[in-house]
Amino acid sequence: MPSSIEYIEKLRKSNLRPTKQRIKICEALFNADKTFHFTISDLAKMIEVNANQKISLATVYNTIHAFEKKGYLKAIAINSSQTYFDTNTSNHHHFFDEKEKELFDLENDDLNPIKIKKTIPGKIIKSVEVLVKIDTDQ
Amino acid sequence: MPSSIEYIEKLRKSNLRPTKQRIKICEALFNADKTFHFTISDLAKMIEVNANQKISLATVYNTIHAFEKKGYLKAIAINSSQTYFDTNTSNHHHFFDEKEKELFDLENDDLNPIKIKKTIPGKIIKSVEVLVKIDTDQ
DNA sequence: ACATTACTTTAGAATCATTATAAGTTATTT
DNA sequence: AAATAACTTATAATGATTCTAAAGTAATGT
Repeated sequence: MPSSIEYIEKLRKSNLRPTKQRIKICEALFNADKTFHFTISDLAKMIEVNANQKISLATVYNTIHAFEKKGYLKAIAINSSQTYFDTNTSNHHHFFDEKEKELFDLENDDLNPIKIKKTIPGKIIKSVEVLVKIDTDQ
Repeated sequence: MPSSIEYIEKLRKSNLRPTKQRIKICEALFNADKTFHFTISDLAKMIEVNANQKISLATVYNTIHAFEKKGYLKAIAINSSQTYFDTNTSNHHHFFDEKEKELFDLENDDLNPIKIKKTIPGKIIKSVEVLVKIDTDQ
């Protein structure tokens, strides 16, 4: 579990000033022993419960977007009213349970490698995301 | 190009009353010679321009959701402020140009078949969607 | 054909996630 | 220790979507 000093360094290296709020958000995101999925409101609640300090929603949004831009988080493409983020930035895919609104990782071993044969002139591929929607078996 | 009589039959078979509005929406969606992608506001504008009649936004939403439920349309999972729909309901995937907010079909021949090896107890796979995000080459 | 019922449409209000604003605060630079 | 630039904040604004409830229309039974 990284210490707050490491987060301060990480933020400085990224040209993000190490504020109390950003350090708290780093702790909430990166101290967990497993990576996880979250929405902005999930995260805001987590922080409000675990820390004394309340962080403004606007700051949570700003910070999460800054972290996403730096590649410390990934947004997951789902048709949902809220945006989901993932602290697992490795190349992997997802199951989404639409009933429970829950996400599960699909490791790269869990499906065959995807090869895109089609190209679009003047365009390069930035990412390939697979979303497997699941439902209760009956 | 199907006639409005065929749409009336199709709607009746689906337990949807064939109203003027629904028939107009069918025409807008299914008379095109190629399948296409659209947002609700795209579609509302299309109809307002091509037909004399203006259809209330609420009706467009209701109808599109009804058609999606019946399987006549597919929603596409993208992280975007608007939901995208596709009149191509066959099994296929998408390119998404985030700069232009444009979608392109990726036919099944354009990538190797996807095999999901992992299972989740008590759950079955409803759909597998691949989204390839692209950007301008430089 | 007419009445009854059930379903649809509609405009406008409500909701909710997200983004913008602009005033006050804090970190960094000089 | 100023001065500057970046950051946080509460609140307002935005915009897609959903809700509401009244008026309209299609289907059904007589």
